[in-house]
Amino acid sequence: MPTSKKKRGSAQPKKPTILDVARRAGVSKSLVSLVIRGDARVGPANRAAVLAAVAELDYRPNAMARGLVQRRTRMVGVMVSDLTNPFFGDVVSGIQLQARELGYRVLFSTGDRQQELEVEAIEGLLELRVDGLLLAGPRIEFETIAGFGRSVPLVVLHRPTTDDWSDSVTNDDFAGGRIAVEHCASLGHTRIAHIDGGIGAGAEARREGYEEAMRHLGLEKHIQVVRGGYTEKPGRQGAQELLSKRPLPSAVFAANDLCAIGALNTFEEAGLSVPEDISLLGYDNTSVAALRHVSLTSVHQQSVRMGRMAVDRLFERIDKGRTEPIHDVVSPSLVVRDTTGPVPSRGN
Amino acid sequence: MPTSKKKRGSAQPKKPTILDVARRAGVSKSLVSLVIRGDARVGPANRAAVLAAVAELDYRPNAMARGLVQRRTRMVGVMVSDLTNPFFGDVVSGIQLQARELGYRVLFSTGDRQQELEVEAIEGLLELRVDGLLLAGPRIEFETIAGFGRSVPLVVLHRPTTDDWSDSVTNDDFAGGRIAVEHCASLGHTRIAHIDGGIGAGAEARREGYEEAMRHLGLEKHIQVVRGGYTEKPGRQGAQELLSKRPLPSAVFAANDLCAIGALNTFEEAGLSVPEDISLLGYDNTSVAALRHVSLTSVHQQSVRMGRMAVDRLFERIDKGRTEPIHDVVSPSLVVRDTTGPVPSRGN
DNA sequence: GTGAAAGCGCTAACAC
DNA sequence: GTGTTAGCGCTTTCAC
Repeated sequence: MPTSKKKRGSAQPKKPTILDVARRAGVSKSLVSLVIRGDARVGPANRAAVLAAVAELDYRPNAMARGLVQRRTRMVGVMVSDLTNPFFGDVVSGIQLQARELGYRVLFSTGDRQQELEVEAIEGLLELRVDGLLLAGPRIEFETIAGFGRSVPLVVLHRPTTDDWSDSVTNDDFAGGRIAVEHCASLGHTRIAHIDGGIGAGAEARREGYEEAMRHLGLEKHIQVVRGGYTEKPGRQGAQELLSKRPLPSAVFAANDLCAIGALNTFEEAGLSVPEDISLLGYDNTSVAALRHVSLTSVHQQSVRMGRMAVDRLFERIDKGRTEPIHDVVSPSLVVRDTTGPVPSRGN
Repeated sequence: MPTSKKKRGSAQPKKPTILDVARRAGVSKSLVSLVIRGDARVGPANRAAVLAAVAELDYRPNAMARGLVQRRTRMVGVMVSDLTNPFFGDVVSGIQLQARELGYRVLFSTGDRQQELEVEAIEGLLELRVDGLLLAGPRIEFETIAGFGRSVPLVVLHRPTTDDWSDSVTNDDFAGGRIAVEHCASLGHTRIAHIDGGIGAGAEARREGYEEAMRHLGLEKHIQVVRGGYTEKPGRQGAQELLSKRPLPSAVFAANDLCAIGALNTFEEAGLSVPEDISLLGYDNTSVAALRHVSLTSVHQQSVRMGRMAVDRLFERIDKGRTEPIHDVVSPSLVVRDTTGPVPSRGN
């Protein structure tokens, strides 16, 4: 038989190397290397021969070997906390676009909303020696994040870091919480409740913004926060809890759109009309909020733009050697749709 | 001299190597290597010393160096055609879960629905020498796919391959199209139109299933297919086109849920009630279809399960050396909700 | 312009 | 049990 037995069944079936190409083209290794990297000082004849050999052998450079010697990979690693949340779809698009423009490849990894898996995912990226790391909505401890920042250029999205080792690009969640409350208040609401985002990125700030605004408006005695989360299910649970108490709030600010959707369903199943009986707001202004049938009033974040900004900041660290941390805060805005309305005339 | 100036500013700030750890622990390189890989035949004293040094130096093994020598990476690469479609969120979860169970890391990459970028994304994964490749809903040519299959274990999700080089795990889209039509027919509809999925994965089969079912039911003269796509916008355009012609269909089968949502909005903006004036079906049964306010009748695919299956198949190729292609086809089912109803009594 | 040689960080024989 | 040695596939001086 032509090729004798491969050593182990699990190893890759030997791919062509630069040496194979060199032999086939009748030149030396380094010549091939130069051609592949597009170096100008190679004769056209040699170049053509090399390219032909590359095509014939279906040669593909080994990024590991290259990365090893160059000590850089031109890859940025991105850990996304939740790939099922449409919100991150936009962020990811922004990241992808900008990275491409700057000549970097993007490797995504996800922790499926579990802290332990997030760390694992990040470790994997780091072992691959990505040139920079982006964490989109991480749920892990700040301390752990700072640790990663010490060993690689790091930018955190959606959570404001304060250590000396990372940049952050965040939405002004505090302001967002305030905006939500103020909108309700302007419609006459006073009993404004909040279903929070649990340990989700930015959840704490949204809650604080809510509380601060309530106090500022003299509504401190109406402050009511129930535990929720960034997906539909905790939204339902939070809504359920609100429904179990009297008096009912006349407006509810949910931690994000998915959470709001959960609450919306729960309210309607309980026979409440939105917004006639109860007003509802979400956060993120995702595509589901915009659905005609949902038409959820929501606090908008510029997610695509934030993705691009994060890559820019990372690039500054990687290629320009910046080390002083920068924390960008992007202002949110309100998109009023059909789930918020005036306070119902008669109490409940 | 020990460490003179670093060569280039852009290179990584020198991370500790296995040799640094060895020196610090006062042992040899290979000892460290053994400890890190959890080999049993290392003395407890040495083991402790090594682990201490690892912690102190914040050492992290270099996956590139390891991959280079082992000729395998224990990583599977996944190219997802569209990270913003909630449908893929479920698939990705399944992939992640199963890969973890089998001891593989997952690297995601996306082409943002553009063929050229998809190829780029895949090339990147291949250069990293992933042990196996998963393509979720690729939009690239079959020929190109077969080419990739020749150089790496490959499983394609959502598109039925026929070459000798790849497995595929697909939903029976043909049957799905048929189911959709039969459901409409059982409600009395005859003028059933289809907004297709363009070049999206499985779109062709859904269309053919639709056509075949129509013919089978003797409705061939009512076959009406307009061009759409797998996102909201083409759904709107397709609906618009349908609205511009007479007679109007009484039922519309959209290529997927997002497409259906686009159509839904367009119909309602045109003053049509769904399902009173016109029935509507989607495909994929994503979370948005289940939203109470949308409540879209949709053809269900077992996306999480399909993700797991794909990883299993890939594993068989990588670790068990299977080479004969296997093509799994998973049966879809119908989830009836509130966007389909009886045919309106008077014609339009 | 082109080739030879060294070495990136690691594992895998093989000695001891 | 532990240390030594030889590469994995590539880039990069440095000669020619």
